[in-house]
Amino acid sequence: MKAGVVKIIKDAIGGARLDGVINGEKLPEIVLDKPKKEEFGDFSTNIAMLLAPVEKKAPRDIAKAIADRISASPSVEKCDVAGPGFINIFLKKTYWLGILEDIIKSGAGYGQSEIGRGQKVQVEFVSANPTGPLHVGHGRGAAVGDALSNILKFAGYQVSKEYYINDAGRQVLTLGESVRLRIEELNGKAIEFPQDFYKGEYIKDIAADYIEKYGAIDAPGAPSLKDFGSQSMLERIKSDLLDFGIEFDNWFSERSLDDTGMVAATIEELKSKGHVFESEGALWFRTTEFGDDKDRVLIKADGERTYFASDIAYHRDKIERGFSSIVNIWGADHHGYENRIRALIKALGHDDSILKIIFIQLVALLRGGVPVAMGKREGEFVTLRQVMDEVGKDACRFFFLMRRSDAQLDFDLDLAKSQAPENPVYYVQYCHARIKSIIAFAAEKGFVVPEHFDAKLLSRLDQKEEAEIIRHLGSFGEVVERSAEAMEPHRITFYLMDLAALFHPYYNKNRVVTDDPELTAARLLLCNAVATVTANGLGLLGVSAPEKM
RNA sequence: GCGCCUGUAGCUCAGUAGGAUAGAGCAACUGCCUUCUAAGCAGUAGGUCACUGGUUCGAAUCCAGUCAGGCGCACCA
Repeated sequence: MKAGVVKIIKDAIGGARLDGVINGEKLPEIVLDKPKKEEFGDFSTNIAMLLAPVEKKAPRDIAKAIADRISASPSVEKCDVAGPGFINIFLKKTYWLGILEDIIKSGAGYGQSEIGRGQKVQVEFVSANPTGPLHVGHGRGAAVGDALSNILKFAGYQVSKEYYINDAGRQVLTLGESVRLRIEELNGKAIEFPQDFYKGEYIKDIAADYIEKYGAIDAPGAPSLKDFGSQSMLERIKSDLLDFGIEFDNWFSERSLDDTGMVAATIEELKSKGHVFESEGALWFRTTEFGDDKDRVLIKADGERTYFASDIAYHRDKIERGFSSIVNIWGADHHGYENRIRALIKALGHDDSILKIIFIQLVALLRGGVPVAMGKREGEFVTLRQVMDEVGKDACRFFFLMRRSDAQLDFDLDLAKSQAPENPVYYVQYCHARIKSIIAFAAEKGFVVPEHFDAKLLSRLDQKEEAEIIRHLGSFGEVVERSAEAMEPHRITFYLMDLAALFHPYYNKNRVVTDDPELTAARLLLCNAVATVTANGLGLLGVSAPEKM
C-alpha cells in the first residue's frame, strides 16, 4: 500500500516536471509519515520542503502543484497542503478495506515482511558463565535477545540463536574448588572459604548432589568437580531459560575452541598478518592498529591463554559460519570490549559493520517503591527464577521489554503482579482476552466473525475511533520492520500498549453485539482484527495472549 | 585523565533516517458498574525537552562545548 502511495507521489512530481513547475533532475527519497493526527491524513510527506531549496521556490507552491496532481489519482480521496508545506494524503475508504482484508487473510502471519531477504543473522545472548544461576540482569538480556530474534524472523531474516558457554579457564576451576570445600564441609571438616570463591548457597546444593551421586570425591567413575559443577549449573540455566520460554539453536562451548585448535589457528592467522608481537614474555595482539585504546594480551607470560584469546577464536568462527550479521547482546559493563572485538574483525580483513552489539543496562528491582537489596557480599542475588516465580513469565518478559535496552530499568515487582489496569501487561493481554470473550458471547447469540469483508460492512465502521484503530492496525508491519532494522524490541511493546489504549475506550463506548446483524458483523470483524494483531505482537515478545483472564 | 551510555511533566518513560500545537502510564483531583469482563472508561491539571552556542525554512532529534549521573579503562573471567 505504501509503495503504491509513493508511486502516486512520484507520478505527480513527474507530471509537475513535464509542466515545468519542477526543473531539477534529482529527486530526494520520498519519505511517507504516518501523521500523528487524523486531520493530517493517512499519509504525509515533506517532499515539497526538500525540493524547495533545489528549485528555489516556495515550498507551499511546490506542494500545491504536486498535491493537485495527487488529488487526481483514483485511490485518493483528497490531498491537502498544510503548515510549511506538508502534503497530506487522504485515501479512499477502500484503503481501510485492504488493511482489514489483509489481517483476515494473513492471520498469525500479519505483519511479516521480507526486508531481511533471507539473510543469515546470528543473535548471541545470555551466555552467562556456568558458575552460578541466572540473575535478573541475564533475564533482561534473555528477553531482549529472544524477542529480537522473533522480530528478525518475522521480518524475513534467517536467525540463529546462540549461547556461548564459558566452560574453560579459571572460573570453572574456581567453581570446582568451591564445590570441593563445601563437600569437605559436609563431611564435617572445618573450612575457610576464600574471598574469590563462589559463596552462593547453590554451591552447597551441588556439593550435596555430588555426594549423593558418587559418595566421595575420588570415587571410581566420578567426574571432576569442575565438570560436575559446571554441568550442574548449565542444566539449571537451561531449565530456567526453558521455563522462561527460551530455546537456543546452538550452545557453543568455549572449551571446544581449544579442543579443535581454533584458538591456535586464529592466533596463527593474526601472526601471519603481522598483528601479533611478543613483549615481556607474553604474546600480544596489536589492537591499537584498529582503533583500540591499548594492545591486548593473548597468551600470558605463564603460558596460559587469556579469555580474549578464545573470544577472538569464537568471533572468527562466527564470521566463517557465513552470517551476514552477527549480534552480541552484552551487559552494559562489557562495553569496554567492543573495540577489541571490532579490532579483531578488521584485522581479519572484514568490515566490522557486520557486528552489532546491544548493551543491556541494569535492572533495579523495586518492592513497595524501594529498591530490593542485592546482597553481593554473600554471593546472593535475586535470580531470574525468583522473579519469574513471583510475577509470572509473561509479566517478567513484558517488563524487561518496556524500556529501551540502553536505559536502566526499574522493575516494579508489585506492579508486575498487580491485576490492576495500571499494569501494562495485563492491560494489553486483557485487550485480547476481552475480545475473545466478546466473540464467545456473540457466538452464543448466533453471530460469527465474518470470514470476508466488503465495502458494505466497511461502511458500517464509520466512527472516528474505528478509523483510528484501523490506521493503527495498518501500521503494524512497518513497526515490525523498524523494530527489526533498529534492533529495538521495545517498539513492539509500545505499539501494543497504544493499540490496547485505542481499543478499550472504543469497547467502553460501543456495543459490539447488537440487534443489527450487519453492524455486529462489522464490529466483530474489527475486534477480531485487533485481537489478531495483539496476539501477533505479544507472540513476538514471547508473551502469551490468553483467551480468558 | 580517556572512552561509552543517560539527562524530556512530581515519578517511570516513549518520541533521534530533522518536521506541524513535544506524547503515554503512574501519582493528584472530579466522575462512570441492572448493559458483550470495572483487570475497564470519561474529564481536569501538569513542560526553559539539563545548559550554552552552531547548522537549517524548521532541532528533543544533527554538530561543538559545559554541567550532572551511571558504567568501563588487567598478563581477570
